[in-house]
Amino acid sequence: MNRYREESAAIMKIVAIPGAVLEQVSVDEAYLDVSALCSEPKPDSRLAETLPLARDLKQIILSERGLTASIGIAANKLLAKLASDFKKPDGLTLISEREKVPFLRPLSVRSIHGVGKVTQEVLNRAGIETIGDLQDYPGDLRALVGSFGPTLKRFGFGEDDRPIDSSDEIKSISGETTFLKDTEDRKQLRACLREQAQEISAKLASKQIGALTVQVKVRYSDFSTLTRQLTVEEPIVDAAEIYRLGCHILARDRLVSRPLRLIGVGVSGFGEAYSKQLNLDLGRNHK
DNA sequence: TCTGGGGTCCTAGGACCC
DNA sequence: TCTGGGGTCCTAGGACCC
Repeated sequence: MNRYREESAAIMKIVAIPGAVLEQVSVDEAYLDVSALCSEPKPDSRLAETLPLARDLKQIILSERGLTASIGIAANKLLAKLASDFKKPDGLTLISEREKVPFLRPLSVRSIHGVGKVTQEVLNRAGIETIGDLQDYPGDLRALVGSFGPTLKRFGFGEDDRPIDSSDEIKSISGETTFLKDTEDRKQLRACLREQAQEISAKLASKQIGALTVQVKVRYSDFSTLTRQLTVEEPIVDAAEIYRLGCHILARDRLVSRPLRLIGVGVSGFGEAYSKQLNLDLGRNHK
């Protein structure tokens, strides 16, 4: 897995061209906003203008890392993602503004970002199977998918105003373990929790942040899953403290009442305000 | 598919305060 | 003592993504 991360970092370095804004979505996916590098005035001309750059990136990734890459070019994230998925693993697809609506029509609603299994079923039941059906749907989508309705409608026409988010701010850190065999052995569970707490603590320390909330997750033999959390006043960084609160939550809510399939612990509630204080604490500890 | 791991966002209820 | 209404925080669950 580390090997994977190193490769990812190397490729992101290639993709992070000056003047462009990069949003890394996962180890193997990123959005690149190159609009600042374009000079053509018309939208579709601007998209076409980026084709040589996309070809260069694919070529460099192949020659320097020995890997193929799929690239999608479009006016927004929704379409760029669909374009890159269109031909894998070595594709280069451009969806122009002029062609986006017909391009979308035959695709399944499932291919839209934010439409998973559940939402797809809801839409299917209303007779909406393709994005074309979605475009033609006369009713109010809010009745089907709640507040996602208006956004879904706009997605259906290839409109998406989600910004590129280049910040690397994180909201939560967690770890979890699924056992080969369900267990309620306290010693094994504690050992597991302790290890997870250590990994989380290391990440917190490396980012110089502290967490105000600790969350424990358990899953039982029947796959039912529970989460319980606790918020404290002082930011936490120490593995021992994460572990202690994790154990406290387990006991408080009697979560180990039957064998566990999975146990996990996570932290959230980070803030700028805590980092300064933490720096002081860390400085003192290191003396 | 008998179901891994690490995330984000949304919703809804309840506590609490004014 | 009962009662409103709004705002915020905490909590839990679920849908979704990669």
